[in-house]
Amino acid sequence: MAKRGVKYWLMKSEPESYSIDDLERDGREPWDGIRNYQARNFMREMATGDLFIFYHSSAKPPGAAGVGRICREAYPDPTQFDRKNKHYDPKSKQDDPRWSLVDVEFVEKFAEEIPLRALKDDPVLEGMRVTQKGSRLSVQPVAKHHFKRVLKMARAKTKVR
DNA sequence: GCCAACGTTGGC
DNA sequence: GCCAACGTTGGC
Repeated sequence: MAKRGVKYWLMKSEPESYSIDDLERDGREPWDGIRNYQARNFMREMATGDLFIFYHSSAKPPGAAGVGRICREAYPDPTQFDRKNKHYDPKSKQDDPRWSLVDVEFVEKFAEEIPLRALKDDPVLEGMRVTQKGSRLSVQPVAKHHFKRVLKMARAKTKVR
């Protein structure tokens, strides 16, 4: 099978429920609870080795907090069958699971978070989904040049001595 | 806390 | 298939 190149993504999480620090501590984590078809479909396109921007949503301020990597490709999200779970979906069937997830691993935490405001103000990032008004999608593809640009902005904030 | 921008659900 | 009602996301 032909190997495709690395693809780039952005995944949102509210730091109060799961932050880049949590991922750094855990090392690896199933990205469960996604209940949006578009977001799910993007997760199903992900391959091991793909990189993503870990984005802190509903934070003060919201912004890009670090980088993670996909370490296991899409499989059924167990929380959809767990009655006790917040994300339980009574309509999902064991033999035809509706929701998927991927496992992710920690890559880096930015020295300083890049606020959404700064992402919006950067002309290179024009067209990046997360900078667009009303963009609610919690899993989204990122163009390579946008991904590299965000990393460069993060590096610029790192004091080199 | 407000509210815009969606996505989903269900009646018809 | 339409669309109103409702729920959620997420910036501000």
